[in-house]
Amino acid sequence: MANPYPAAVERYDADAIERRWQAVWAAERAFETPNPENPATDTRPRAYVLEMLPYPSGDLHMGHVTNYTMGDVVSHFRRRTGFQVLHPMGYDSFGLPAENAAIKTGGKPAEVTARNIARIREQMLRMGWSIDWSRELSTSDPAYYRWTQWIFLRMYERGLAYKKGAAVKWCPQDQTVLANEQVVDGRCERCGSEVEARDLEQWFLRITDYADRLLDDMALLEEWPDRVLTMQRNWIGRSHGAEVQFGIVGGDEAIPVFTTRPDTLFGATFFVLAPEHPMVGDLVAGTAQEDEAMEYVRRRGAESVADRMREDRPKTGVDTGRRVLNPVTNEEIPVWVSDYVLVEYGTGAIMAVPAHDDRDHAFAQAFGLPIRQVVAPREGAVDVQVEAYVDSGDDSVLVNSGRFDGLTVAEAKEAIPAWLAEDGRGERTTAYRLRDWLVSRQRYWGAPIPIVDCPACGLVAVPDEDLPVRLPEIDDYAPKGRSPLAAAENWRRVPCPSCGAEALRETDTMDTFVDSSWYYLRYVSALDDTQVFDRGAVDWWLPVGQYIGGVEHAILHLLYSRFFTKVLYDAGYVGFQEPFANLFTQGMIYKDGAKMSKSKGNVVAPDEIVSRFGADALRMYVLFMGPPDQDKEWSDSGVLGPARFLDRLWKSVQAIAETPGEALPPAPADADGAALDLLRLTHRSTQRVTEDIDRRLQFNTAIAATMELLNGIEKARDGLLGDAVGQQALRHAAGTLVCLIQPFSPHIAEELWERLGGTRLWEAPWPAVDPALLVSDTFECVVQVNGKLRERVPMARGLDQAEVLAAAKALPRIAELIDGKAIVKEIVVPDKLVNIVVKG
RNA sequence: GCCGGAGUGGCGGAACUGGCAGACGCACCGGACUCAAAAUCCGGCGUUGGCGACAACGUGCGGGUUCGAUCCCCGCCUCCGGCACCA
Repeated sequence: MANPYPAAVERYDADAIERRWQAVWAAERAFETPNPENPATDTRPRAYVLEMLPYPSGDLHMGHVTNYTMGDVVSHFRRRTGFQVLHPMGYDSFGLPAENAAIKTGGKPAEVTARNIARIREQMLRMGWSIDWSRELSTSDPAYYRWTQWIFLRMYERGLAYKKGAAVKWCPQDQTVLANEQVVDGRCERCGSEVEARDLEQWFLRITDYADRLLDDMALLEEWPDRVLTMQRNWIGRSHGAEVQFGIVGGDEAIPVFTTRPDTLFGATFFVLAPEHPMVGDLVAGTAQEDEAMEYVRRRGAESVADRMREDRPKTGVDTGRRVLNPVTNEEIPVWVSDYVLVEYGTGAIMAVPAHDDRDHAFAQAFGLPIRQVVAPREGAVDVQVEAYVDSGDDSVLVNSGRFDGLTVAEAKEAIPAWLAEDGRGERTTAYRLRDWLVSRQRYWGAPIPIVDCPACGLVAVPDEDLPVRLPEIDDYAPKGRSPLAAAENWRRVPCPSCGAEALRETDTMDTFVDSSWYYLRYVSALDDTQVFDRGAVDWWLPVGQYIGGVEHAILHLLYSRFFTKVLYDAGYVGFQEPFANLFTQGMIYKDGAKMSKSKGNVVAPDEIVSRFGADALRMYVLFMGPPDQDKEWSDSGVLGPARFLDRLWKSVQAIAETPGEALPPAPADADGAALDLLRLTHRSTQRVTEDIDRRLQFNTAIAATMELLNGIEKARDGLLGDAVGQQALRHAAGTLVCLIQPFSPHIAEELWERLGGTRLWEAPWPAVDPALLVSDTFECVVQVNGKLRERVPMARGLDQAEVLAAAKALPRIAELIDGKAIVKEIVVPDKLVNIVVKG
């Protein structure tokens, strides 16, 4: 690849300076923050700043660099504005890549993982992030997964973890089942293989019990991005409606359906079961349609998940020949089987109202079924034979619906279920798109599920004191359709914890998303081997004050973590219901218009940039590229901007450091002219940087403000070096600038601070803004005529409107423009602008 | 189809509450330094017209509100992300 950088850039010695300060920070344990001794009475301000923990895949990539640098800026800023800061780091180290690498190279997943962690940790240290390394954790460490298992058992006790047979999604490539959340467009989110449906006994977590709270508590998440909340809302998919019973003609049973449109019940002209509906077999048994119907069911079952999810597939189906009774019209309507009804949603059966549902309409047209209108617009007419009429509000009324005729749709949605409920024909209910979370995996490198299967007692929890259930040492990690743990016979055979008889361990391991659903709690007590975490400390630090990570985790990780926190709250282990008070989702970094990836060959390695320009320049550039929440395009030449800035900073501050004085002397009170201008610029810049970090997380504009300050210092420098006041003003400006860039580029800031005469900038207070230096006594008044900018003129602040207007009209150019014309209106915005509206 | 976000110079972007559009940086152009180049420093840089002061136009498109709109409202277009046979 061609070198995109100039051959000889004049540089300060970034490598030496950065390594020097990294050694100082490590030696002084600069960023370790102990838990409070008395959390109950400790009122110190605190900030838990957390970035999503990395999967240690080997090399740090630009996404990590951006993510952790953003968190680091916030951490430094909080530390220097008087907060106790918790800023830990760990590794999401269970998972398939390490296992697959071990299979390929013949090593052990634990060894591969240890190597990768060592490597990524070294790269993190080289970036100079201010992490409390004393709290470092790995989810694959038995000291950690012991507590993952412990939490699983708490869920099991509460009935929130259960095992059942179900049609599940199976990835043939990875040889394991997947959670619904891990299937994207019918494919495995990890490897892209088309997933298959399989009937298997699997472990689930009952996240659906929390669907309402996961939705309703979003009100507490004011500082979360809308898009993330929307994605979670869509994913949970709560629909209010009614469950209605349809009695089988010639039988005693009824089949329930779920509908969001009980108002259209009078228009239900047929009935449809999902092919997998458990009653299909019984219904058709012995009828003329039995063979045809069962053949249809078999064919659907053989289809891939991806095929069934294909959009715009034509409607297919079979008439069972059986009939059910429409509970409001008492008409007999035919029961069909069709794959446009999904077994896993609602009740797996629907009432079909072709006049008012597009899908039912298409089905009715394909099979010549009757279409009956029961809703009409208040004004005008629609032809439901041609197209379904869908309106669910107040603009339509019921027709052909007996005593409900004339009600609005909204009214009928209340009235009809209430009427049905009187004699048990139906009731109001709610349906969700969310399914329970399938957590068992048929792979080796994960936390073993701490359950023993006893022939006498059934499923028995491993006692807490026997945790962790450690992964056994085995030779063959290759997936074979069952967990590799099943081959570890000696490990697997254990006495039943309950009765002592010979029993077998569960051999599936947990989804790695279980590991990462609670790690933010463990940092509080990372080294504690007596409890999962300390209740007092966890309530002191959490909820996380600022969580930062990629939007790709909007549903999986963030929803699961919210679920875990609520479960732990209910069980009395934590005192808060939401884990992350503020969430910030960073944009992705692209190169040549595409996501960086090895296969595309467009990866820019952080290492290369660090060795060429230093960690400080890279840190600054990833933040300077653009708004932190938006996607950004990497530019090889763009990184030169911050690199040059740091070079100029180095030279300028060194020159000023040669004058006598403190690292950050107060602003000289008797400054005027250029010195006063510089002081004002300094305080304006401080104000902007402070607000941009604190209030807006707008690091790109904060950095721009520091660049403007340096430009101002360089312009003023030669003129101010001559006298004492000028030198003090320069030192004040330079010291402030070094303070302001410290969160972004801490190494060079520390070095320059020392050369200016300071020590330990990371502990120095954040520079204060002097309000008196934010304003000057004059301002540049903008003068408009008819809204068009015509003049700019300096004016004293605080003049009254008449004075400002008179001054504006006295300007020769303005006088000329309004001469001989009628003044229609005059607007004066105090200390800002004048607009004179004329006519003629 | 539904939901969310975005559209500003050659490029990344700024303009925070309706008040100077283009901060800051990249690229580019000119100059200084140099035997020369790189680096560095100084200057220029939305488009069109003008030697120039300046003028007209300009924030995806079309309307509207307003003294004044990148910002608010209505109607479109395009792009990105999520959900989607969810009854």
